[in-house]
Amino acid sequence: MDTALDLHSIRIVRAIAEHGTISGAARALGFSQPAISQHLRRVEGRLGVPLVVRAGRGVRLTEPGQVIARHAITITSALDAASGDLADLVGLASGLVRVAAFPTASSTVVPRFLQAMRDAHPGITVSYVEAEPPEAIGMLREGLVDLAVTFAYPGDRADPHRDPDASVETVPLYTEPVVIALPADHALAAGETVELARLADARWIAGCPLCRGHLLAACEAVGVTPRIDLETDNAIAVLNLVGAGLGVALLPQLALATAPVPPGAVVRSTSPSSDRSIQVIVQSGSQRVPSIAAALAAMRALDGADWGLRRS
Amino acid sequence: MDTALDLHSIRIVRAIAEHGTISGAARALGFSQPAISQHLRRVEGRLGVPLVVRAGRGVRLTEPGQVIARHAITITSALDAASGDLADLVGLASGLVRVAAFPTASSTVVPRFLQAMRDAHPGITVSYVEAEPPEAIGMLREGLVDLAVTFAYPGDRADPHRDPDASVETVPLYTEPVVIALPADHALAAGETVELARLADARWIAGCPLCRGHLLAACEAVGVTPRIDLETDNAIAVLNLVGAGLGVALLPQLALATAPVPPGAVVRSTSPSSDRSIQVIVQSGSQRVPSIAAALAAMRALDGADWGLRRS
DNA sequence: TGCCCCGAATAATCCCACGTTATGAATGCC
DNA sequence: GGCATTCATAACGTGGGATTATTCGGGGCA
Repeated sequence: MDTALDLHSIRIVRAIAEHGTISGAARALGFSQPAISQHLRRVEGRLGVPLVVRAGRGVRLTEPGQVIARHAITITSALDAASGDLADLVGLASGLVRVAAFPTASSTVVPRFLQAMRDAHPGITVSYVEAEPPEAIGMLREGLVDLAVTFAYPGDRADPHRDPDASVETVPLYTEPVVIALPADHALAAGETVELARLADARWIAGCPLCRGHLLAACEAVGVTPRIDLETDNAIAVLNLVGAGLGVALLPQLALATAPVPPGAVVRSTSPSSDRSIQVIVQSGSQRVPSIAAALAAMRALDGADWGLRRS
Repeated sequence: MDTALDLHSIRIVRAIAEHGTISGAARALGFSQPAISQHLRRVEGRLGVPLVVRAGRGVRLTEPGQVIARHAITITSALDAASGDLADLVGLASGLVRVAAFPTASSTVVPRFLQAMRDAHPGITVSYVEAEPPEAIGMLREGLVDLAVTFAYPGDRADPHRDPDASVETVPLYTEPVVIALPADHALAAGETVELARLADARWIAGCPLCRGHLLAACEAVGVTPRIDLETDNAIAVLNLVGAGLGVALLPQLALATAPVPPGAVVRSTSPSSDRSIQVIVQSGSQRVPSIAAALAAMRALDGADWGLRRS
């Protein structure tokens, strides 16, 4: 009784109700006539009730058959609605993509991405939340977002790159240079590049926790222990603090696109140079969801050269 | 896309949405875990879209999966409604049986049948139309009725008995004696039985066409050609005509249950005696429909002894 | 951090449901 | 009474879908 009524049987009964003949139903459904006959017999056997009786040349539905035929319209239309919604999804006519990205991207990469998505796939809605990489990855793992745009410094332990975690996959987007901001009147501001090793005595202004970690690692690599006086994840504040002569700071290139460099500060490249990577992380397997694939493609198609980003 | 979404898949997605795990869904549906996993993979292959992604210990629905799960409630409830109606039908909790019977049965066998059906199966509705045997059989063949209660005289050409017609089946109910009514003052009214051969000069009153045919055949068998003066299919009229001394008539026994024998008439058996058979005819195969089977059983259980009917 | 348990994926295998073609029987039409 | 149409049956092949056994990955807990 449970599995007795399947969709195929319902479609068959419906077709018979419309055509009044098994052969006609078979033609309409694209099957051979014996296929329908046999299937009917099987279903009748499962149900314990005949659905059709021969009536002269053709066939006539019994009362149970008529009952099924009556319900068939409801059932098939409900199913058509489902497969219609599904078709919209695979055809990119609808869908929802939830994106998280780190703060600096909010005012640069993300708006351009949202615009590209709206232009290319108007039916797809994109939701966006701002989150630092660790939080963004956490939300991804919890299924709260579909795409997490993150950055990672080389050697970062929390970098999903090096963790062979099969549950998420990383797609590299850009390589972002890390530059140094220092007061315009600083002794090393004159050159094109600044050697970190020569900043053993500098007062440092640190950014977000990850950036601070990179600062420590970069200094350690050249045998220096930075003295960190100030700490803020606000890039504009960092630049202004530097401009006020309160210290030096490592800044990701993208920060410069969000805030003007104040008159009292200059930006230089470092030696040894360092980059961080910008990437988008997705749940394994979800790339095959059309809307997510479209979003991923849109992100990879973004050009960030005007912000100083290099494709990676 | 057409056959991609079947009921099983929908149930599976629904179960996964509820349990959050494939194993749980498998247990709930009574399958092994690999069965669900593989079925999902097949459906995803057909759809071209993943429905689930692994999420830590369990699994999470993708957006397409959620869409299916949303529609699943509608679809399965529509289907449950259908199988509920079907279950009512097989459980005799509902149903419709359409019956046709010949006029004399309308006031005898049919009321008793209707009462028996109402007592035994209150949920089944029975519709009834009165029709002479040929018309009743015609309605049966056209699918307008499910049961046709008919009578047949021996040798009747239109009797479905002798016609090896596979489209209908005949179930015998009773053997009904045919008696003769004659004026009380008739010369032959004195004896217990009346020899037809001695009625060569009688004025006959004929009944319905079939009865008239039987009259002719019965007389012919004894070498007599009846003179038919009057003709009516109204049994009461026939009896009163006889009572008025206007002629003699062959009458089926059941007619006497519908009309009192007037003082001026008497009823006798005939020699040679003749019977007609009362039977119910159904479309081949429809006996397996529960409501029709129940009606058929109720008819066969009817006792007609008080009307002078013998089981056959 | 390492161990252990639970759930998912894969592999190998089996079988019945369901499709096909070929053919026969019954019915309505000309 | 032939002819066309339709359903039923037979024989057969394929694959969907189930099973068990096993491996892999991830989370929870000491």
